[in-house]
Amino acid sequence: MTTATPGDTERRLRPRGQRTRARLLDAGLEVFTQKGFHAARVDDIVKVASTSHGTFYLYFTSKEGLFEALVEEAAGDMSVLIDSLPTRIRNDDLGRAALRAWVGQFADLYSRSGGTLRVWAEAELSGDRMAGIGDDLMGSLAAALASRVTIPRRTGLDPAMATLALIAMCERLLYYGMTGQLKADHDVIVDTLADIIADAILS
Amino acid sequence: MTTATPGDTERRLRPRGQRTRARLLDAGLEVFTQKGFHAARVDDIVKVASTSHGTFYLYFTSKEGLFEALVEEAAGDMSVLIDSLPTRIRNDDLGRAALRAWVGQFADLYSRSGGTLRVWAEAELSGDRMAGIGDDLMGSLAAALASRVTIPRRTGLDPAMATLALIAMCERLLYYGMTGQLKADHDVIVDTLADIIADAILS
Amino acid sequence: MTTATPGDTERRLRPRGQRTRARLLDAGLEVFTQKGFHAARVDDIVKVASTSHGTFYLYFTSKEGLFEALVEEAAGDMSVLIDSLPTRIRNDDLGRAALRAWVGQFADLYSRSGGTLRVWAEAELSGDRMAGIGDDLMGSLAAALASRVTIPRRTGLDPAMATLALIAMCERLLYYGMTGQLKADHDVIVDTLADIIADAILS
Amino acid sequence: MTTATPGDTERRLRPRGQRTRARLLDAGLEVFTQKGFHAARVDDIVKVASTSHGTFYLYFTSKEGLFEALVEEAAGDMSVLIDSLPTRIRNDDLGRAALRAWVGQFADLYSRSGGTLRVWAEAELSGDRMAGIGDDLMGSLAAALASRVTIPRRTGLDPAMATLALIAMCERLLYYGMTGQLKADHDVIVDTLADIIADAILS
DNA sequence: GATGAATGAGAATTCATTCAT
DNA sequence: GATGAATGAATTCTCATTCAT
Repeated sequence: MTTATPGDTERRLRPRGQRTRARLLDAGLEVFTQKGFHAARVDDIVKVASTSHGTFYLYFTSKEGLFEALVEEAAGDMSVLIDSLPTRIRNDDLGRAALRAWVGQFADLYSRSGGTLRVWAEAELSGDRMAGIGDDLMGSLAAALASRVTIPRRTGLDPAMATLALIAMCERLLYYGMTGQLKADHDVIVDTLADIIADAILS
Repeated sequence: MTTATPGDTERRLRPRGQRTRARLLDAGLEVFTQKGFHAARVDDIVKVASTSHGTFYLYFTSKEGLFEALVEEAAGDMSVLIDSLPTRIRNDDLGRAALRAWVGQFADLYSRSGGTLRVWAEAELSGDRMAGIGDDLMGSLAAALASRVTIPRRTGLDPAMATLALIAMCERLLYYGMTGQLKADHDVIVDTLADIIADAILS
Repeated sequence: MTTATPGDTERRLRPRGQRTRARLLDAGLEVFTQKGFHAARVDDIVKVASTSHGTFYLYFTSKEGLFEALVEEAAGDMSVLIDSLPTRIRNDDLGRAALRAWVGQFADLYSRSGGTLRVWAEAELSGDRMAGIGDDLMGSLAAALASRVTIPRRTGLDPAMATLALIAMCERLLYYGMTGQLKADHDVIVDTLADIIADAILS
Repeated sequence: MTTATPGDTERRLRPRGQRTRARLLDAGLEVFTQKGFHAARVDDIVKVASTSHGTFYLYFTSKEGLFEALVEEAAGDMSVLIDSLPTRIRNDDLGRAALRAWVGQFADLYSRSGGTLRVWAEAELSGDRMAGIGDDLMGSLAAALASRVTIPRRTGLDPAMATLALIAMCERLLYYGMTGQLKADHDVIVDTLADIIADAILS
């Protein structure tokens, strides 16, 4: 997302400015992820980016402004994820491998953007609701997944809800992995998730 | 802190005091759930409880103090949930029914305590006395569940991780239901969750 | 000072009420002496007197009201001290003995009222200035003393100032003794003070 | 305390910052001296320094923090005073002149730091890091003085106590002079004090 | 481009005093 | 007479944002 970001400064930046802006974005991601939106202090971000308050407001209009830029990045990642879903996932070795690969990609993107998404969910609670930027990312993901598979008739499950549940599961387990609450090998996590999903929705 | 701990569980309270304290707890739950810990204002809580700032500090040492009391309640709910797990869940109609009932109970308790747990996860009140109260509630739940079932050998899944994934799924989907992001019948949600779980871990 | 105290409740008190009021006065003296006027909490006083907030305001109109009652007691003590000064202190064994006895009495009264006087001086700083109740107690003491002795012509000392200096000395040293900053036998302190005074002002 | 200690002696300050900090110190001295620690409002200090609340906390962590800085200054003054005592004070014209000069210096330093010392004594900020900074300044002064003179055998006075009494006298009389309770020429006050001291401890 | 300094609205907390039982 | 509960004005402190250099 290097395109001109609304809400921030539009001006063309020279290389030095580019670097400063990037440092602030990285710092923001780090601090927001660690503390959440409200507890994060501009002071913390600025310190991590080793720059000054004044400089911060040279690149972003507000704390929220910086956060929005991060959310856009994350939303971009998520739409990449939707686009990369195989059009049709069959219940055979190939389908399962594709599913597994996709969950792997989910994990990769999540390690970059997951923190932002989480913080964003929290901030939303407070009513700040960043105008629909990516309002129901997990929902969209679930819907996309649902459209690619044939869900077994078993119990007359609602396909939309089942996929939402599974996406929710992925999100949350990856989150545990990211925060260190779940100490486990990345591949094992991905395997487990892919296996449960396959078992649940591939007929 | 010169005054004798006005604290939480201190002092025998008269009926009137009891009621006020309860009103504050309810109000706290409501406001924290809606706004998160940092965005919640003591002012909001006090308004919802229709009492005054001064009164608030008569019953709780601080905003954090009230929150701690809520966390303790929630942790209690969760341990009830662990205790109510059937000792052995078989892959037959009875086992599935028991599992379904238990997920139902999860949903019920979650509708009461889920908000607190979520806020607590967000709040990064780390290190303080609160850490540890119920540090890894979901983890304990997952471990308990894992010990009650025989997980199929299929993919050589790590049982602990699989159950954690499934518990995470429950938590998150119930959360969507609670906040209204997922508009669906309570029973359908519970059915879906129980079904996925059964499918994944009952051999 | 058991006479009806202005600022407080005038009513005739039954024995039980008398006792409660006395307990509050004692508690007030203790807490004010220890913490000073502003840092003293009504809560502390009430706790020491083992009674309740409500009761406090049954006997005194305000925190300041209780303090005023204490100041009146102390002012009474000081005027006793003035009255007990020998009319004429000669530079002979008798005069010195009388002076020594008087300093002893100063010390005794100070152990009772000194704390109040000190707190009163502090509170005065803050502009609360309890309308001239005993505005310049030490000054009056000094003036009285000056009028009883013949100060040696030595250096052309200002008698008023010299006696004020000596009274100030007494007050401060007794204070050190009272707070425990000066650990010494009561009699030794009194001896030292009497000796320095005699030496300075008895011609 | 999430922000990196804005603290006192931290950060190299630019000239402008230096000036602001100095203004706050001056204002603090003024307000504390006038009202005492507890009655002094940060608001008052800030107003006198003609700056804002926010700025105050840029230079000091708290009201107490500013006060500590003042106490350190005052303690410094007092140790200067100890160091400047003549090594040996004889009972001759030279000795008396030296003593008189020293009392004069006492008076000068007291006019700067006396208020702080007094407030500090009042404040009962006991136990905290401040205790000890200059815990017994007057005591040290007295001990130093005692070691420089030969006290007459007269009454078998305890030299340490006698000098403490005299230092206490100085402190208190200078205080009266400072607050205007004693309206008198500075030199006369110093003369009187020096004379009483000489008379009491020079054999 | 960058930065240290300044600001002030807003938040948490305290505590003297009043009220209802 | 006594007391627990309630109150809200006053106070300290925080922090996103703006300003001057």
